[in-house]
Formats: sequence, C-alpha cells, structure tokens
Amino acid sequence: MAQNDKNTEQRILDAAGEVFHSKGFDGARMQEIAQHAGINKGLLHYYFKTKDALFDAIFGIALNQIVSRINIILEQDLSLDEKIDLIVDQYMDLLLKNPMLPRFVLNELNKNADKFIARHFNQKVKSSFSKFPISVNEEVSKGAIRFIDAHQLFTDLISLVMFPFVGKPMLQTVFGTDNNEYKKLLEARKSHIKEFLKAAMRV
Amino acid sequence: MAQNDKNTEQRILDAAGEVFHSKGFDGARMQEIAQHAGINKGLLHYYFKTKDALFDAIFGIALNQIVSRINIILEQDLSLDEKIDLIVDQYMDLLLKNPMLPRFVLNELNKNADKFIARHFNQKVKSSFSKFPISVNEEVSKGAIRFIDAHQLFTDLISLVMFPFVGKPMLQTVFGTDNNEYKKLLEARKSHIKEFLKAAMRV
DNA sequence: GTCTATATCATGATAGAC
DNA sequence: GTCTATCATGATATAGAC
Repeated sequence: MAQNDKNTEQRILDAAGEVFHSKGFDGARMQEIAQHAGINKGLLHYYFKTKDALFDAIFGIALNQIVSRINIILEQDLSLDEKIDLIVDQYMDLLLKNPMLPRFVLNELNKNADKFIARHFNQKVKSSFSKFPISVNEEVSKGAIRFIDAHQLFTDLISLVMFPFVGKPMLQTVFGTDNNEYKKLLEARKSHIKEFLKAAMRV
Repeated sequence: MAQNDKNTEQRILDAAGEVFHSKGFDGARMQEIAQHAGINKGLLHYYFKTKDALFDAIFGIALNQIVSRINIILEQDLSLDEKIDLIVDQYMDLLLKNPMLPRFVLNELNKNADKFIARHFNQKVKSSFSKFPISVNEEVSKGAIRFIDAHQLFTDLISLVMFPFVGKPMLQTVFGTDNNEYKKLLEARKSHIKEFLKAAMRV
C-alpha cells in the first residue's frame, strides 16, 4: 500500500507539475492531469481533495526551487564575485533543466502575490538577501568596482539569467532561430553573463 | 449611432484590456469585462461575437505596442549607442505606463506561440532586427567596443528593460520595498541600464 | 486504492423583447 | 443598440460500487 501510494502520488505530482507549469492554474484541467498520470479524475481527487490543494503542492515545490538556491548562496561567506558566479551558474543550470519554471512562478505570484508571498517568502529570504547590498557597498568603497546601486545590480543579475527563459518565444522569433540554436544561445549565456557583469562592474 | 458605437466599443476595449492584461485569457471572465465596461454580457457579445475575437483585438494592440517601437528604432540610421539608448528610453517609458504589458504578452505568446507569431511577428520584424548584429559587429571590428555576440547583447538589453516588470512581485519581496520604492527603482533604471550597458561594452 | 457514475455550478454564447 | 432571460457545455467535486 505505502509503495503504491507513493508511486501514484508521485506520478500525480509529476503530471500536475507538467500541466500547471505549461498552462498555469487557470488553464490547467484536472482531467488532463489525471490523464498524464495515467489515472482518472476520481482517484486524483482522492489524493488531492481540490484543484487548489494540488496547485499549492506544485507551487510550493517550484517556489522552493527558486528561493532555496539564492538563500544558500547569499548565506555563505564568499566574495561578491564568487557569489555572483555561483548564482549565475546554479540558476542557469536549474532553468536549463526547468525552462518553464520562472514564467510559471512569476505569473502565479503576480496573480496572487499576497497569498503566496506570505506563505513562502519568509523572513529568512529577506534577511539573507540583506547581506548582498553590504557586499556590494564594501567593494565599492574599496574601489574594487565602480559605484553601482546594490538593488539595481541584483535586478540586473536576475534579469539577465531569468528573462531569456521567460521571453523565449519572443526572442527566438526576432532572432529567427530554431529551438536548437536558441538552446545553444542559452547555454552560452552562462559564461557570457559572468563576463558581462564583470565588465560592467570594472572601475 | 456611430458616436455611441465608438464609445461603447472603446469602453469594451479598455475594460477587456484591463482584465485580460491582469488575468490572462484563461483567467478572464466575459462577465467581469462587461461589468468593467458598464454593460452586460449580451451587449458584449453583440460587439465581439466570441471571447476569442475580443482577446485577439486586445492581444493585437498589446503586441503592436511592443513590436512597433523596436521596428522603428532599428530601421533608423543611428549609431549603436544611439539605438540602444533609444530602445531603453522608449521601452522604459512604455512599460512604466503599462507595467503588465510584457508579462501578458510573453505569457500568452508562450501558450500559443505558433498562432500569434505567424499573425503578428511578420517578416518586417526579423528583417529590421537583422541590422542590429551588423551594427554590433562593425563596432567590434572598429575596436570601439569589446567583442560581444550580438544576439547575447540584444538579449541582455531586452532582459534588463523588461524583467523588472515581469518579476516585480518577486524582486519587490526580496528587497522588502513597497510599491512606491519599487517604482522609484524602476524610474532610476532608465539611466542605470544605459550606463551599465556602456560599461559592459567598453574595451 | 481505484473506478464509474452523477451532482453541482459557472461560463460562454444565443434568443428575443424593447 | 441594449437589456433580460435562457441554453448548452464543460469543469470541479462527490457518491458509491468493487
């Protein structure tokens, strides 16, 4: 029983992840999730009483994938350069494996910011982020980098990493590239962003 | 009649814009659009036979707002620096007035890329973009900027401009800022991005 | 645990009076 | 053109057999 339970529940979570990530809460259908999981609607509701409950499970996983990484990195005792490189590398790896993650999270977060922010963006995130401006300002006063506002720099960093995934359909069309070429551009971005940021920060 | 027609139709378009932009196609309700416009569902369907037809009108306007600007700028005979500055200024202005535009467009574009891309991203966009890499490569060979892949640079540019709007709920929470402070950060971004890009491109 | 009905409700869309 | 019903569909959720 426990064995079967786990398998079915995991299959449901996998299926729900795929469907919610690609269609969002409003566009997702319980029927489609059931199909993907190879079960029927009745059983789906047996495991997750409501669509909302199932969604919350999926969203929690997704948000955690995004938030936990940054938490861990910012908590470590590293130089600003090292922190930036780690963030770029880890997020690019994460997003190359889950390209729909940022669009899904940002979109749902936007539709219902208060609810999810209160639940998942706890004080820990804010307090570990607060160390980033300190690092930046230290480097600025040492003269190691030119003056940059820490919030703007963090925004730049996250933008450069995440947007190419969110904006794929648009950029790909403008460039006239196919999926393969675009994927190469994304893979090349890891080193590009690191160089780009370093260059932008030089005094 | 023509007078009243136009007023009602315009009120519908305004209302539909608000609702579609904030909730997306799947989350939007004809009932809510009718309410916003101060009419009832029957009349709404009289002006736009189906939800799809109404959505197409709204999406076309939105996509055009984004695409037309870049088209015009890239067609002009300007230096790379001037082009970049113009794109940053014009898009930041556009998005500060319509903060939900990029998320709306990118999201819907993603759910149904083929359909909309074929209809709206015509050959004109691609051909006017093709001039961007030429400008970049010229500057590189002149030694005016360091070597940068043109596609990456364009991706950087659009990312830096658009992402802060798409990612507002996340960044705002991480920063712990209220709406007013975040708006100031966005307004300050115009000059920040221009400086940042210049610095990153320096040899 | 898993399936097959079925209840319930919301939504897009239409018909028809004014 | 505008409104008030009303229809038809499809989706979530539940009940109950196995």
